[in-house]
Amino acid sequence: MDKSYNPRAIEQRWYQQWEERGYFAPSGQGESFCIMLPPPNVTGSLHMGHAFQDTIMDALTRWRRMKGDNTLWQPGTDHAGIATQMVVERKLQAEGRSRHELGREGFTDAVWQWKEQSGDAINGQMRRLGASVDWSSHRFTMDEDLSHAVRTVFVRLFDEGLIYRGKRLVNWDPVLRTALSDLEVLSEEEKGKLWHIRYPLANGNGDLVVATTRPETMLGDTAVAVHPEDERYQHLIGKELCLPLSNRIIPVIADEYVDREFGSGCVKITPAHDFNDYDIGKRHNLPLINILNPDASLNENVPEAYRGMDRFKARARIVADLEQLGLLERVDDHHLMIPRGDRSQAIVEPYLTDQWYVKIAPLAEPAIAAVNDGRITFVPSNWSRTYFDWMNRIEDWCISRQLWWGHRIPAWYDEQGAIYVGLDEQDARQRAGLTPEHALNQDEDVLDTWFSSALWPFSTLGWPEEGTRLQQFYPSSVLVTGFDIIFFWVARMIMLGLKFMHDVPFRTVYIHGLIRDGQGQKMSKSKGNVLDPIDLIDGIELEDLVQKRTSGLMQPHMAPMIEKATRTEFPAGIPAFGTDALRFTFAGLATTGRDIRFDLGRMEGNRNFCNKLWNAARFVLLQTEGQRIAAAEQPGSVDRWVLARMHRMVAAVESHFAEFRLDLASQVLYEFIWNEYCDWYLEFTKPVLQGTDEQAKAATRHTLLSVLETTLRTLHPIMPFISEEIWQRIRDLLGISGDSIMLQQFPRAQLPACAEPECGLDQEIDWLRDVIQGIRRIRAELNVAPGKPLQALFQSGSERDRDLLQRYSDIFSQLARIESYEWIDESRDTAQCAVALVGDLKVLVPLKGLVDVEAELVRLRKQLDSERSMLAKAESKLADRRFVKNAPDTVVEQEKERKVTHASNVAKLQDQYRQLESLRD
RNA sequence: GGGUGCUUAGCUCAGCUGGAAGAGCAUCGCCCUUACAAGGCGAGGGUCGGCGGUUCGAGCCCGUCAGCACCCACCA
Repeated sequence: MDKSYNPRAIEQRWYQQWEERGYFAPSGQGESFCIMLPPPNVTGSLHMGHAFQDTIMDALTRWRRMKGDNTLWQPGTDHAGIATQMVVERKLQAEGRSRHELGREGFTDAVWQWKEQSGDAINGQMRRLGASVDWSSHRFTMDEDLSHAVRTVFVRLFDEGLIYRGKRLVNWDPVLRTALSDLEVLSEEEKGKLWHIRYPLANGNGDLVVATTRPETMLGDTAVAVHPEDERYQHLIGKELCLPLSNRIIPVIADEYVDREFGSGCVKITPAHDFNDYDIGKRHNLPLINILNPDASLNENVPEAYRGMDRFKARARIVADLEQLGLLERVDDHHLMIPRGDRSQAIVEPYLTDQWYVKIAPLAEPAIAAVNDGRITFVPSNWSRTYFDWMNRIEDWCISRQLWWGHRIPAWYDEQGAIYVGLDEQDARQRAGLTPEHALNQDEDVLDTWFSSALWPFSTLGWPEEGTRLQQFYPSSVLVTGFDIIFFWVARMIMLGLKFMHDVPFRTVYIHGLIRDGQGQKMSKSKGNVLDPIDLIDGIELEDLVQKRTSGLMQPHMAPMIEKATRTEFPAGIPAFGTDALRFTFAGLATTGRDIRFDLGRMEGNRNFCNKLWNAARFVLLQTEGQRIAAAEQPGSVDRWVLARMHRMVAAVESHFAEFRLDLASQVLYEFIWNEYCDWYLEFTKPVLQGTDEQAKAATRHTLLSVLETTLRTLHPIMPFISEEIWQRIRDLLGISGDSIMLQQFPRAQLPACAEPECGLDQEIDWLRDVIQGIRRIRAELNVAPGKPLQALFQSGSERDRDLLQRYSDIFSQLARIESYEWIDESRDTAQCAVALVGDLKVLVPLKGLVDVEAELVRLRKQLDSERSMLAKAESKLADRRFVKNAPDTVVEQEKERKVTHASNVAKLQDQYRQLESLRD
């Protein structure tokens, strides 16, 4: 074995073998366990968030697979309508072409090509991460069978009246020229102005002042509203105004919606370009005047002077014109929420169009109930509240998009505009009994990407066909995802899963935090702070990293800043850490529900951990290779001790896994492997293995191996590669048959009942460690070289101390570097010694000629202070009658023991101090 | 305007049903001791955001304030 762990040499080899041998596919036996991979968008490559998520899913999947479950981790990718169309359009643009040039078919062909390439990259990344997905069942949301599921759902919902086409205001992205759902619009506060405009009364008797943040929409005004109880305007309700610039006559209406306190208390009403005004317009039967073209330029419904102008150009012009007419009362600075499309960043306009909608209320109700009655649980549970909040206010879902890339809506129109819905044109005709001569044209639009995503838990399993996969793996077990798509995806899967499968799509929704950079910033390409998980695995030179982060930017002027920040943060680039270290780091960071600052320091610590484990394995192999290894009839006490510790660790890991606490599971593993197995047990074995007791040696060798082997299996779900590599090397020694650790059984903890002798073992070993550490501390604090052999004296111990010392004499001597020791009489002068206390036992090191008296006095003084303060604490507690009366007996008892111990320690230390002090001068 | 989460060692974070504050990294000593210098052995470092309350006892429960982060929302 190499002297240090080299992940590069082994990872890909094992993955390839696992995949080739079909280990990832469901075994067909045992209880079903299924995780649906949230299909990544085919737009690009996996980022840290994906890698984090994949680690969690893979750990859970491997764990359940090893427990004997029939395990399916369903992989796939999402066509990501808008996002992908944009990426490909941008690519075309760079080549000086446009999608219109290619035409619809040509363009979608181009997107398919892109999808192949990008999808491959994503799958390659997942392999590098060790993801044990069942590749044979990989799906893409636009595969034919999934598309069929989409059409089937559409038709059925349409037939039930749950999908309808309607003309109403939608969020319109004028750059992409498509409708968006409410979720795809993000509002942010921006600086703007509040224009106060005078609207003259039609009868010439004065005017009304309206305040608006959008003066250009006044061209579409069809009323001005005031509050019905506003005394200032009572007399004007029902009167008419002359709308400036357009010179139309519009009424003054009264509506409760108006806030008297805001602005002038008069609101211009533009039903076709504002969601509130739309509602008011409906209440008052106002006409709708659409003044925008699809690109948000003004259309033929406005005065000629403004036609064809973009809305914001028109705004400037209108404001200027109003000013000239003396109708601009004043302009205030004003902060307002600006809605933007989440992909294009374009300012979204409320726009009157025909779109397809899903009627949500009938679907939402059972979906709320499913979480309410516990058929679905959120982990952590507080996310269910977020879910309820949204579900209770949810509105109909606009599902049509004016794009080319996606599932084309399975609806056809005839020349009269009648709608025919069907799985395909033939089906639509058949359902309506149309003759072949009846001309039909298919709807040009495609469906919202999330429509197909919502079906993912059953469409990937073969629905609408009934089949064993569907039966076995629906509902899936756990959904692992980020909070950012609870609304987009989780809620919709629940609604449609319940609707079409009559059962929830998953039992548990595990919500994880967001991976941020070291400064707590969200990672994004535009900020130039993204890390490619593969770069953490393989490492990357600084120059390459800079190059990667600064190329292909939407805002190239950011490049120098990004470069500088990158050079500061990673002056030496990023070293190769390997997949297991990355996964272990993710697991350790997977605490419930909070965002995660990615810390390279932790990454490094975990790489070191891999190396530690690697070297422990080297040691074990060195001791066992070529030996006959058999289970010992009489394992020694340190063997039994480490086995007990190991079982405790296994039990803890198991329960942490069950509660999705991978952070705690990884911590328990880390501590056992490093702090128990390596730091103590391996050291304990050395004197035995160097000794002559063949039986003890055999027992030790076996324990070394079997503890390592069991630990590797416990570790495997989180660190699949190193565990496999080492396991393969020790498998034969233990006579284990089996081709891979990933097919072995996950360890089952055997916890000793407390009546068994193992319970006393812990105390014995604690004693042993205390004695060794006492001497080590004396060495370190008094600057005695670690390797220098010392003599030790023992004084005033109990029978048990004598017994233990005798039994662990070899270990003690070697680990504490003691060449000889003896028991001395109580009355013996120990002035020339440094002391360590272990219970009643005084461990003494003669320091004549080794160190100066003053240094030891300082050391004693420090110990005394600490012992005294602890004694005082215990005494004061026990002196408090209320404490003794109210606290549970065990707590009071504990306090009494502490008092005794510390009192005894103080006495001993004082005595030692006095003796030593007498040596002064 | 509603809602959620966070505030613990210099940094990144654990801390289970309230019973003497933990890890990794960083820092300071001493060591190349034949598994590992990506290491070993030791050490230092915290009035657990502020205030108030409940309790024999609070990092943990309650109230309140402050700061940070995020989500949702139609005040023109």
